[in-house]
Amino acid sequence: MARPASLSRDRIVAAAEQMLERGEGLTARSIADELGCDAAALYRHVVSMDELLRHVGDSVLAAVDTRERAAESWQESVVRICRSLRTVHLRRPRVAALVQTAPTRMPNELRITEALLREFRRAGFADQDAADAYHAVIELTIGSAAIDAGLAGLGAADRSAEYGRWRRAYAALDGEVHPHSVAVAGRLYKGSADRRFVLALEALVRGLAPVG
Amino acid sequence: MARPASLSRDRIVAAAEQMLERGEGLTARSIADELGCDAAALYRHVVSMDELLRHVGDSVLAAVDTRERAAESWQESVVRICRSLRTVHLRRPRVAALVQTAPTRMPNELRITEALLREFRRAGFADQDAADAYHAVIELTIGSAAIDAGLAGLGAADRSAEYGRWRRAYAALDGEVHPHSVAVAGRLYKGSADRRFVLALEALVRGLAPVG
DNA sequence: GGTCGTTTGTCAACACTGTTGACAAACGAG
DNA sequence: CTCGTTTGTCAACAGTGTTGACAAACGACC
Repeated sequence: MARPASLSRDRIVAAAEQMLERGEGLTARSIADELGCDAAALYRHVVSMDELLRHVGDSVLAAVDTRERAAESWQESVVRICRSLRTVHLRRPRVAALVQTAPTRMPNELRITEALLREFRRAGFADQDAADAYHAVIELTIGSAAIDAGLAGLGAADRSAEYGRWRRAYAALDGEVHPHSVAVAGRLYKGSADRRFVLALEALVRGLAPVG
Repeated sequence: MARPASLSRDRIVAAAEQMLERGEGLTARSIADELGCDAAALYRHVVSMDELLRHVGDSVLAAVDTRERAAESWQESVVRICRSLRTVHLRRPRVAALVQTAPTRMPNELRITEALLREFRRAGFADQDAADAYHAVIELTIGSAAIDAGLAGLGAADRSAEYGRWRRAYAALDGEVHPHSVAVAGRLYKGSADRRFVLALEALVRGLAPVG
């Protein structure tokens, strides 16, 4: 018994997600502009910007495929899921800060947690070991995403140019003070960030083997 | 041949560091208040807030001890250095976002990079493997710090209370949909964040062994 | 010693965040 | 048709970082 709403939380979240996909920054006013309304109108459907971003974040996580694959080993499954998780994380630099902080316990995040725990238990990890393994891979995944998010705005060319700049900076150090850095400089930040992440994750998974 | 400065970049950085130690937030105006001057005055000695925070960050990194220890294995050294790095990272939640993004290549950061590369090469890693191992442990360390930074403001009691809340939330899930999460719920976020980090880092280091 | 010129700090403002209270328009219920 | 609730708008507030105009302070120079 009132004026019908032209906005809704879902519409707001959908608009924000589209903007995220286009690489635009998410602010209360920019989202409102996108929707053709005032920024204050958002607060009729969302309690705060944080809550809105949490919903957007979880919405993005929908793209992570967690279905069981019989053909995969548990190691392969963990790597695949975390790799996918990292990729979608990079699409939301603004949202990442929130999801990093604490578990949102929203549907898609819960689904991913469930899938990772499933793989570890399938591998034969005891309960505490499975929980610790889960934390370990999540921390690495979040860390890799956080570091890479700094270059999120750049294209592939600019990105590798930036890596090259860093490499040269290390190579130009004083060899007396930083001999190892100079020696290895040419190998730092080599290849894609995804490649480095997969190498790290594979090493971690190797070290996590349930039999000890 | 001009008016002598009562401020300097070092004085500003030192003041900011003290505020960080006291757990206060770092903003241009709060730092200026601490120094008894106007916020705009800072910009006579610092090009931007980001640059200032980078200096503060590196200043905090001075606490990380990277001296070689003959009695330690390379694994122990890597764990010790990264653990220390993570600890100081947690003292600067505001600064962390910057240091995560890209290597600042400031003195203390370079010193830590050199020490980690030294350990990997001492262990017999080939150059590319040492570089990749370095990236791996850094990503995990940053990730753990980023996640933990969300609770940086809380004391030990509040922190474990928060962990308990999360555990109970997982335990209360629908067992049909999230059987593994429910089963392991009591083991999630168990113990200190430092304990979980050390477990993860040890597993990673185990998986990184140079002989493959 | 007085003037000049450079440097330094202050003041006020700008653009940009998230957020809220007052108000009016729009609509369903009676 | 009126009443009342809901919804969106407007203007504002308290915060960010940052900048341009100004005046005060001091060293250099004649």
